[in-house]
Amino acid sequence: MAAGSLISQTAEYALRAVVCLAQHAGEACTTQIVADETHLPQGYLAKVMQSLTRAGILQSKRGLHGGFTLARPPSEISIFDVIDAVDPIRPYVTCPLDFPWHCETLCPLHRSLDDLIIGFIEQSKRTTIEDILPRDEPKPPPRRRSPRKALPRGRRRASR
Amino acid sequence: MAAGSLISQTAEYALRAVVCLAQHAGEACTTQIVADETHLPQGYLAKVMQSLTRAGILQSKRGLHGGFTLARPPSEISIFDVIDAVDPIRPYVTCPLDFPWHCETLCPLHRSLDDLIIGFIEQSKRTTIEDILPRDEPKPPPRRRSPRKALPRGRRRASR
DNA sequence: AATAAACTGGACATTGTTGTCTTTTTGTCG
DNA sequence: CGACAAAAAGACAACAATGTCCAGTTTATT
Repeated sequence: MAAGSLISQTAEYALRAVVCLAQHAGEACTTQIVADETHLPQGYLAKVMQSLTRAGILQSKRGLHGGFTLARPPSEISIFDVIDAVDPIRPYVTCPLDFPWHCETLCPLHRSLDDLIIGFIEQSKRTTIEDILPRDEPKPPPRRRSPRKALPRGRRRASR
Repeated sequence: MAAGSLISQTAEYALRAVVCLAQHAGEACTTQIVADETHLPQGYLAKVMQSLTRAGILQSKRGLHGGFTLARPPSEISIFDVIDAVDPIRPYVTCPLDFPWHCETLCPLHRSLDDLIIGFIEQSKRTTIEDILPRDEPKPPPRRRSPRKALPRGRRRASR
């Protein structure tokens, strides 16, 4: 009933974190650093990174000078891997209608939804973290005063 | 962090309801009837149908012999229309990172996510309600005793 | 060994989604 | 007109997602 964007907030956070770590290739980053660079709530991010670690996408090292690193090179981590780690997306295997006679073959509705989901999954498996690394380092650009239509910033919340 | 399936429960309900109404071509159905046939909670379904009505997908008629009908033929209602009515999916127009310098051009991450979303939207626009009408009417089939592996019915809720 | 830095895990708060219920409004029929 | 059937609207409950906080554990350094 509210605005959505297919993937959960948590999955978005996970992706930002992984991209951030990829940019620091090799060196361990603390949640604090990642939180600062990605503008994410530090506490919650810690949990997300824990999930990513348990899923084998990150490696964690405790203690002084510890932190997180990618467990594999960015080219071997897909967007799907990251989303799936924190917010698993599953095709319909059975029709969620509890008609038992729908269980063997999906009804057309859920077959179509399944196709949508599978399409999403396939495409997200094709894109790797390497593909989405920013070219230019993320530093505040020289403040150039270009004429710009002020984009409405407020959360559009149409009352309908 | 829990199991998801791209579209919200509410959107799923909306689709089931619209399909149900399409099967009753023309005749007004009460929420009670739709709830019974789709196995959805009657009270909540009423709200979902209200949303669909406000979005112009359904027409409602109050009073005795009232109910809901499709506002357009099934071939002119896409899956996207229905999902969008209850749970709007929007591409990223600005980078959700609050770095102002990300606002003009999306960063690669959000450009990729945007592509995923757009792919989903496009495909869901291509599929209409007519496409997903069940061929055979949804009646309990003659109870034939086919050997069948009892599918686990319980809600998988992995504790991780 | 002591200390400080970092992840881990759990309790809790807040908010959004899903679901229920009751009252009000609108329309039909006798 | 009166009775009734239905949607509309709103209050509220239950539960899951999101976010905060703190105590516990591990590790490098001194």
